Amino acid sequence: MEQTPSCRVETALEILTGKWKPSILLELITHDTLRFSELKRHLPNITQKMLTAQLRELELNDIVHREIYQVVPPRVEYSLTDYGKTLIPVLHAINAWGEKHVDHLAQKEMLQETTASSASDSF
Amino acid sequence: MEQTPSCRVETALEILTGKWKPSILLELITHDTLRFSELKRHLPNITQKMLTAQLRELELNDIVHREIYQVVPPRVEYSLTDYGKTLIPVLHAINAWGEKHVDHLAQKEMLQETTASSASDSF
DNA sequence: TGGTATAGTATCCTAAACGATACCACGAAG
DNA sequence: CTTCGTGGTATCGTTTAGGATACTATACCA
Repeated sequence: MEQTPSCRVETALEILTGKWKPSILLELITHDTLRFSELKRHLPNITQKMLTAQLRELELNDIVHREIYQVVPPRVEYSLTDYGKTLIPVLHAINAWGEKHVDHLAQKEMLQETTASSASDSF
Repeated sequence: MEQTPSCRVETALEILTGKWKPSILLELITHDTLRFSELKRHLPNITQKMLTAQLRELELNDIVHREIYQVVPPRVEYSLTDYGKTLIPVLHAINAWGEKHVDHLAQKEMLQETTASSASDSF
């Protein structure tokens, strides 16, 4: 990384950021293939507009595949592309650090409480 | 990751996202310690307000350390905390994927151009 | 004839991120 | 007595992300 600008990090983060993208990716990782309505059911608070928008961005970046069945009512299935699956280890790394971070914050809070209580002890 | 919700990914991404945070982290990784004004010189397009804001957020999350020297004119030095350094391998992973992604996009474009030219050949 | 389900669009609005610019305190140097 | 450099704040405006809501096409089913 030393000789490359940070823009590769930013390139990757552009694909991952977006309020719903990690959740969508997780769903597709664990369920393999999901219809639009199934995704929506798994993500109770997302609006249709956002789900469409985030899926379109992921599709543009070749992360997810969109399979349309010409039936009525419509049936559209989403899944990770092979290329999209190369993101999985990266997501694991990010997730693992996130877990460590939650622990770290908890430790910091404990320290503060200890300090606070010991401070109140001395008063 | 299968049993944990994607929120740990989101937790981690919250710390990394922000228009300037990857660049700031890269500077601190490669230069170890930098004054406020040095950081600003390395990041020509950042405003003072944004640099301050992003550094404060990183400091709150215990990623960077802020050392104030009580002199005039002021001297403030920023560096990664030991904990902040645990982000380095994660950043490397993200960066490596970002590099692959740039290649991937280039290949897709080449394919499209080939398709386009072969299509124009057949006309 | 009218209701239902699916996978969307279209329109409008709010909130948050980001940016431009001006201002400040302080002591040292001239 | 003024100017300079540093590391900031404060204020305002713009731009972008996200959200709420309403609307659509279509075939099937009753």
